[in-house]
Amino acid sequence: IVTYNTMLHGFCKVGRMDEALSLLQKMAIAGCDPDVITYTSLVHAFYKVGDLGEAQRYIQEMVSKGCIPDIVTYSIILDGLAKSGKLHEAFKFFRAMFDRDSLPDAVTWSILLNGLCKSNKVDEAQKLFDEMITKGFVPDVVTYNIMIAGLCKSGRLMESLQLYKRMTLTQCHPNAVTYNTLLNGFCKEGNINDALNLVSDSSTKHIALSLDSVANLVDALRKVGRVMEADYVTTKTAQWQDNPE
RNA sequence: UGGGCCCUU
Repeated sequence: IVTYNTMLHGFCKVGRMDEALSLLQKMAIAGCDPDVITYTSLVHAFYKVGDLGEAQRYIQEMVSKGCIPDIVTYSIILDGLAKSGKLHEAFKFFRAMFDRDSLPDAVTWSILLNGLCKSNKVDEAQKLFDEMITKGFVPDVVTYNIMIAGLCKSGRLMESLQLYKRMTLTQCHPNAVTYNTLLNGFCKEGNINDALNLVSDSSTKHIALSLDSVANLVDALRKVGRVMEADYVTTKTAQWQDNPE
């Protein structure tokens, strides 16, 4: 079953759903019953290619065969709902999880927070984030990244910086996505000095920034005539790429 | 062996 699931996931990952489904047939012929992971992979892949109908179909097939969806399955369903504009439905589903067997985990919370942030509902996202903490769930780096991105997107740069600082005080360390998010947000708003501070933070922590984000910042610097700093950042980041330590 | 974040416009 592990071998089949690994292969199936391989097909799903590259969107070759026809081949994934024929593998599902082969499993049946071989007498190998699909399990929760098989179905969850399929559902995820169908959501990703935008085929909500097929996703729904395999959720039903899973349940009808007595295969119990778990927290991963639920999270994928929630993400599918949130990303297809059905936030309200996603929340109903989410709230129902508390009354059922499976509690959400950090990923589940993050999916909903992301849905709110992407719909420009950062205030609601902040409330949900507070609720998450009040209820004793622990945000991870992705949860923080989502909130930081939401705050940046609505131009609330100082609040995003505060959250960044808050996360550095916890056991949750910023990663490359954290810095890319902040850098892009700050450059977009023209706050180049804070962006530069973040670059030096990231180098202190030995975190390699994405080339896109660096190019973005260098562009912003050149546009306001700070050519020497632009060159300096270019040189420095090139060095970190070659010799990260 | 399966789930969430930046960039992928």
